[in-house]
Amino acid sequence: MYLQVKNLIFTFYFYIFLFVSSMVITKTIPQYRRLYEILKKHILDNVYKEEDLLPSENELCQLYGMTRPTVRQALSSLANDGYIIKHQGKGSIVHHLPKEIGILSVSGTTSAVGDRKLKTKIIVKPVLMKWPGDFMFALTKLEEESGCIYMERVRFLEDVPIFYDISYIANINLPRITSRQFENKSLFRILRDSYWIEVKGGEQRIKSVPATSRISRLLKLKKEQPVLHLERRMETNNPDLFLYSSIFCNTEKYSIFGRF
Amino acid sequence: MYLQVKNLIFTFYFYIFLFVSSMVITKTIPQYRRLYEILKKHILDNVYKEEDLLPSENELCQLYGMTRPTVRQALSSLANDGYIIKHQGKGSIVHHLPKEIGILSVSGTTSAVGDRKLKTKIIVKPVLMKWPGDFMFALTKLEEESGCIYMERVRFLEDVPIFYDISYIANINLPRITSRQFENKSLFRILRDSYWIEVKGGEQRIKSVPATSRISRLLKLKKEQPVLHLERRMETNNPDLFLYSSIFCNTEKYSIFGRF
DNA sequence: ATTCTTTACTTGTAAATACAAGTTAAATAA
DNA sequence: TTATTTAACTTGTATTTACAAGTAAAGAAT
Repeated sequence: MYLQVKNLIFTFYFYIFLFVSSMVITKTIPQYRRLYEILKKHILDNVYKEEDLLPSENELCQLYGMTRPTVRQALSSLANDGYIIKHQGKGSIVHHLPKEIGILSVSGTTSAVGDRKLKTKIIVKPVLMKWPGDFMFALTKLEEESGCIYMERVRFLEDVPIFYDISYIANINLPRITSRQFENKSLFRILRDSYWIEVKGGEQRIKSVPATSRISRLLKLKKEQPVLHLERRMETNNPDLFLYSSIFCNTEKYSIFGRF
Repeated sequence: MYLQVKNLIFTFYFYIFLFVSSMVITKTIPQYRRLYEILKKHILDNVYKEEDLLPSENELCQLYGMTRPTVRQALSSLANDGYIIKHQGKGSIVHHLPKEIGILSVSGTTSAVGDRKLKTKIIVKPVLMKWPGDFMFALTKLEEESGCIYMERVRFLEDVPIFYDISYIANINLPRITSRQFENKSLFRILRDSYWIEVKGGEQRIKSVPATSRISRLLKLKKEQPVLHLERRMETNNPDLFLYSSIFCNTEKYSIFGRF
């Protein structure tokens, strides 16, 4: 009996520990991930310039105290995301990607274009509602039951409206999200900072469609003018949670840029 | 003197050996690559069905006589290309992607859609010419000097014209390519089988534009109807050689599908 | 001086090993 | 029976070691 109580107490404290360590203490980031973030930042900050050679794998090992497989894992992620191009016998060449609108990159619009130029205007504030009847993607039962958080935004690039963005998020573990400010902060940043949700990838369908009257009004276009229509489904670190966007984009002046 | 002659003869045979082994004998394919191709084929052939679990990493090790790092390298490529989704503690789930037109995938249109449905019609046969004055991408000096091979094709999906594809290839080490048959075989397959050129990735710009009269005629659309315009630059295993495409796409019935 | 070879350095592939961490189902306790 | 724990899986991270293969520059032979 005594043992059981002790066990219970232990279990109790153990779960407290788990809870605390998952919520407050920094989740231990893998080494290769840390190196990936460091190098990516250096590339974006122009510490390593276009066409530059990155330090060799062995040098990176020494610099950051890792072994070669770990370093290679970081480099392979960078190569996958298009930040470097590897050449056997030569080295890793910095590629310094999207000067154009990189909406196809994984981090969402804001981080790709750079916060300075991009302004956001809320058309419909986040509201909790039922999913639309003929939603563009198939939903899980859990998503269907949870309802969705809906919002509409228009994004301006140098004061010209470029994106009309309709977002849907399943209402799973997102307390008080409808009362947050979305004007200036990126949706993705709020999700990451306040809810520990990271977008990991996803799929999309792309079409070319004529602007409806609503779209032409919001994006200041002539009616029937061609706009790009993207339907995106984004996967997150929470395997049950997906983000959905229907984006209409004026590509007259800017193109959508991406790697494959 | 005798030694030198002997050396010369040795060198001669050595280069012959290199030549032969690189041209005829199967280039040794890495094990992880072999496994990648096998699993990919099985997924595409529905041996492993959607939502199925792949054999575990340890089982694959035994099945194919490899070690876990090698197997993991293959699986990580598959995950990167969207054929599986890995879940820690669970396994690798088959994702079975593009039911729609997977032109955004790396292997080119034909392999993604499946050869059976896709037909190709040559509009302009491959010709050697100078690069256009205002080409859509910046060219290297070598490319500029080599001139380009130009061709135009229209691709039909279930007998409906969907793609109008303008291709440019730098004329670097591609003997007799203009005299080949492109009607049925994929351009990518010819490049791979006859010239050992593999497309490894690339970048693209996407726009929504109104159909010009030429495009509307070729794709059987109304004039000014919105079409998708892709400008692609594809990197190959030859670091000096790039393939370029300007693709106009009717997305009324089909969407362009991709992962990110 | 020029050409060729060697050498040193780069990334690529592969094995063997160890432990961490997430998932699932069987075994165990109440 | 029901709830909990345990054990047996799964993938994730990391080290160590070895050699293959491509690149480029220093060095040697002509």
